[in-house]
Amino acid sequence: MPELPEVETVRRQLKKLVLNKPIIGVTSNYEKIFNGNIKELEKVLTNNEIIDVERYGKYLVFILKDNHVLISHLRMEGKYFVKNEGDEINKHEHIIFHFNNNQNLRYHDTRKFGRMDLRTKDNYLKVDPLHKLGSEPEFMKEGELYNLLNKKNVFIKVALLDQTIIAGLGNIYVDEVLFLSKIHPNRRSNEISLEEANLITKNAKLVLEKATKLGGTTIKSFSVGEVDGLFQNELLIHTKVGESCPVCGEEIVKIKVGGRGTYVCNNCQK
DNA sequence: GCCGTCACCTGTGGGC
DNA sequence: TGCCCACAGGTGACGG
Repeated sequence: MPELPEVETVRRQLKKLVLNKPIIGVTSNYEKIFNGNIKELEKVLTNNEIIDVERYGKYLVFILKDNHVLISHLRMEGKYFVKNEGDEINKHEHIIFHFNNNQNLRYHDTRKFGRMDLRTKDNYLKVDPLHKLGSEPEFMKEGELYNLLNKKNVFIKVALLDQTIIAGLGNIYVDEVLFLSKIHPNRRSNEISLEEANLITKNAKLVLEKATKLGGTTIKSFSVGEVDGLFQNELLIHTKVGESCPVCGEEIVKIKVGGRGTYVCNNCQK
């Protein structure tokens, strides 16, 4: 589901709702969400507190009061809700953090794709899964993307979805970035010029910034509580099959690239 | 080691 | 209406 702007929106909401509240227990009804023994998660979190929430690419990181961090990836449909103890448990609420104030933080995931990892503060950025992450567009240096794209021979769309190359983009924003950059998603990554790579970086930064300001994109839903993003109103190409290209008027078509639904203007994007 | 495909899950919407 | 199939905002495993 969520790409960088959505995860950032969730992070900001969580920071308002869950910091510095003693956790008195954790319950789970689908243990595969946690990579490891759920008993260990329960043991570490009990009598602990979340003191900060960070984000790296699409990963959320709960910084705990002791020496641990809990890394959470929402994948396609993960969501967090804060509810009261005793509120009915939805069948898609898989991990529940019980606070001592009668509130819960509940991890909800319809498709059960999301994953959590426990790491320690001394090295969590240097080990799996965060150590492989590429730079976010905001922090990319001139020429950095070009050098990485040149080492690969895949569709440019596939390369931009690869979080080890560039962190934060997903299917929606890659379509938007390639449209703004006038680059066809079927181009090979190692045929992208330095100028084009820099343009992609610049547009990725712009799109992510704007989407984050608007609270992300809500096509189906994502939320902490019921916060919806507004960027879907700003989409230029993604989901617009059959509509006219906002630049040239040509019909927008939907194709498959790397198995992903991809929206493209064949006239503008070369 | 690189690249393409499929599996992981459940829900929804379109076509018949 | 009901059934079946394709598809959904992500990633990792596997095989060629």
